[in-house]
Amino acid sequence: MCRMENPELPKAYDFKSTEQRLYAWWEAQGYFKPVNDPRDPGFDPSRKPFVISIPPANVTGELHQGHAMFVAMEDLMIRYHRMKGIPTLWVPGTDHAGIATQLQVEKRLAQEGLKREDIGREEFLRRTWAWKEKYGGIITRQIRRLGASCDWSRERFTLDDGLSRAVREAFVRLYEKGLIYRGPRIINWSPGLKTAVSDLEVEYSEEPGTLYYFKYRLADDPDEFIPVATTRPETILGDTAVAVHPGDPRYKKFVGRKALVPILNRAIPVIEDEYVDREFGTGALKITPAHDPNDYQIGQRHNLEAISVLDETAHVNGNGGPYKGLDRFEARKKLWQDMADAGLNIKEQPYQMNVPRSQRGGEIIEPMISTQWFVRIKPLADAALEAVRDGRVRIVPERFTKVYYNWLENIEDWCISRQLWWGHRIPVWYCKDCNETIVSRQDPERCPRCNGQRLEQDPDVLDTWFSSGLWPFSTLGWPEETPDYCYFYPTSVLETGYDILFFWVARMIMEGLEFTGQVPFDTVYLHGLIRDENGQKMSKTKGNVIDPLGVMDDLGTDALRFTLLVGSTPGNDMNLSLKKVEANRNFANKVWNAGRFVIGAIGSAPEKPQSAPDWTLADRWIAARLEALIQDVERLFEGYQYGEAGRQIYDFFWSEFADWYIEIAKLQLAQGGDRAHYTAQTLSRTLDTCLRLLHPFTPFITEAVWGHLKSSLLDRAEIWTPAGGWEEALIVARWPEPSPERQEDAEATEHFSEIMEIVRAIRNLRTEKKVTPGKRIPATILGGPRTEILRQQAPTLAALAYLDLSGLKIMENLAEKPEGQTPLVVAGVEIYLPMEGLVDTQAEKKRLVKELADTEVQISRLENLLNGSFSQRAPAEVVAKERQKLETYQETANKLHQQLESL
RNA sequence: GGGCGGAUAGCUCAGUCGGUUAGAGCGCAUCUCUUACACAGAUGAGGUCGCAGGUUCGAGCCCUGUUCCGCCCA
Repeated sequence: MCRMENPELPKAYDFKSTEQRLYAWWEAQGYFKPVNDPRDPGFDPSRKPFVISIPPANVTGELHQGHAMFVAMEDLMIRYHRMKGIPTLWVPGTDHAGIATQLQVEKRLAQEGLKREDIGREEFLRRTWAWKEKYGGIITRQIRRLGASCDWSRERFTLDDGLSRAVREAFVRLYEKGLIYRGPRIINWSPGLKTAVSDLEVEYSEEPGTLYYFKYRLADDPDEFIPVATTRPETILGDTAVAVHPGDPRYKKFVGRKALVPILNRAIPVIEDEYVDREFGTGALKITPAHDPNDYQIGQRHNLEAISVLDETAHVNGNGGPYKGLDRFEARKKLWQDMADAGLNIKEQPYQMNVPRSQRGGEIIEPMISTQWFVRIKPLADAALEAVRDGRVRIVPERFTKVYYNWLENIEDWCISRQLWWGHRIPVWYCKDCNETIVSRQDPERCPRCNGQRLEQDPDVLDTWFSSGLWPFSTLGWPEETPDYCYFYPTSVLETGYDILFFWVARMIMEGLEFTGQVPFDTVYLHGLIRDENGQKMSKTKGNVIDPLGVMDDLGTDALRFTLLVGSTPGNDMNLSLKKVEANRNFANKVWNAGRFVIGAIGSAPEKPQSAPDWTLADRWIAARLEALIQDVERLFEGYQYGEAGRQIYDFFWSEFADWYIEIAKLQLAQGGDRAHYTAQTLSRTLDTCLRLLHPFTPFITEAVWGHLKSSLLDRAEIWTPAGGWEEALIVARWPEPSPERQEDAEATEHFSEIMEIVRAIRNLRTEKKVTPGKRIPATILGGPRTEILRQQAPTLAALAYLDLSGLKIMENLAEKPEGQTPLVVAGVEIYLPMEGLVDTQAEKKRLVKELADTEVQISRLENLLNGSFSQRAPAEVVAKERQKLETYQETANKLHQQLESL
């Protein structure tokens, strides 16, 4: 046989030398740009594009597995659609991540002993932009390393001029429609960051605390009191009522009277409200409208005063009397002590409380009354609900629609102002002369009412998510009706983690409908979170972070991507371990080596055939299996079952193509002539198709191998060229389509399965009898009705089962069974193998008896099945299949009987 | 309190028209340096599919109940 080695291709796949080179090449060739670009001449607006907006990463952030996951997923979808010839656009970009970025810069300042107030807003922003310039490229470079085929020429950043314009437009429109208002309201306040945060940015954690019981004395009778329990005594300073349940006989007599706030001795009313839980604590509730959201509601109902007792750093303010200046926790301690001294305390009891903590940094959030900007969200939410209900937006997996409904149905107005400096400044100015509020798309120079020039802009910036919500259309040029916006909007799929369904996805749908009148995408695909191999959340403090960059360095990008894609199911969390990535690195190596083999085979086979193809059983089998694979993958992709599709390709490639077909191909190639020619063709066609199917999963290795395959075939005869010719690169190569004209070759599949069974049975017996693979042994096979096929497959059988071909006798039957040989029955075929030394008749008998027993179990099982109502009720196809099985078992049983007799 | 997800081999997980002997990777055992690949090949051991009922000719999959773990919302 000719040389199979290909000196240019190393034995192991070297991803390091490949990935960067290929990525640079793809990008330079412009493959990431859409075909049918509205910016190009000859643009056809009637072609429907496939578009994804990338979830914008924090501009100064660093890559984590969440990024790796969404990039892998979205790149898969993008590459798939691109290969289908659809105009495909993936818009990349980053967001300014207000709080996170500002914190980084403040941390830097702190090292110089400075606070942001020390250097002023302008200087602070200058430094933050400098920070962004310095670190802003890191995350996008890392996203490139993952192989992301997004159109970098369309990259956007939320603070770009265009996107800033979009934010202003959105704000002003909402304001003009009366959907934005400013006012004092209870909000979540972050004392450390000194800003308001939205409801979503607060997490509640169960923590051990104390329930403090104390006396609320009545103003008109110092001997009477209402027992009250609270977890936060310091808020007593801001109490403006004591509430009891209307139906509670214990406290009926107090209602309508006044109680005295401990220490401060302020007289407050005792009120009735259904909200009070009679079972909780003492059944009487202190009401602090300024520092508790539920109390705030009650306060609204009863027209109670809201007294703020904490300032923006959560220290007691002037309303706290003697406690002024104390931190909230010090105040708690001191007040409780003073109350004890005054004889007001009843008891303390350990209590599991729900502590609101900042999603960022974890400090305890303080509910406070503060003047902020809000979006009146109900109308937007209703529209967003409707869009999913009527199917204009589909959420995958479907179960998340319920979560989506539930959130939007119970939504509260959205606090959008932040007391930060880094972000989109609220486009509102106040006239210092006449107090006019000016809301404007352009910076105003004069007050439109009094013509005064003393204007001051609102100091606050907008929640980063306010701008992210505009992302799918602001990145395409909105509010301008740009060619990109007109063609690519609405986008197709929004792919992201389910953890930001509310933060981002719902808000995009709301804002998209409000501003563009259209849903921003028709499908939402949600992936799960990546955890460590024990299902723990990855975190730096736990030290269980698997850094994607390290993984790519060690095992390759393809291995990481394939692991994330194939190891996860939609919407479910996935546990990542390096073991899995390693296994997939091995798969990449398998692909590489199979490629090397195929390319070598092509080189050794005759370029042109002498006559029409005469396909072998193996050729027909692999072609049938490949066709089935193409169809399965298509079906799975359509159902967003990317993981399952990947597994199927993996299994086909490794367990069928590499383990069986390639092994047989070696024999067929050795025959030379047309056989070798057509075998090489089947090899190259199968490899080519697999590489195409695999490319969205593992873009680098497939592009690399495909490139080698192509160059080995390019200067060959026409017959080697795939239908439609060679594309420039795999990334833009045609996606394999199912071919309906291809007959389902059930016969080949069935016959080949029998061959596999026979081979396995012989190998099994050999291993059992400790016959090493190096030792060729003769065999006698009695094929019955399968004799003809078995004769054709004799060389295959011999090679795969390590038989001595010259000693392999295949006949229909034999009156005299071979003496002293080990008998074997599989798929109704009898096999006799001469084993080393003397045959242990007793042992053989035992083995045969056991096999016969197993077979008879199956026979009676199937007989029972077929005699029951199964054969009437089940579909004929299914019944036929079982009947066929029964026949084979019966054949096997007969043969086993004969063998037992002859022993 | 409401909702959702998970529970399948020692470990991590697939199994999306219900089809009758439940799969993979890793790990384990035995063997093999057979020129595509030791990042490999061959063979094997290993599972009452959380539990209890039900529907069905047939249930890991559908229905009801239940236990444990996790998440989201309040």
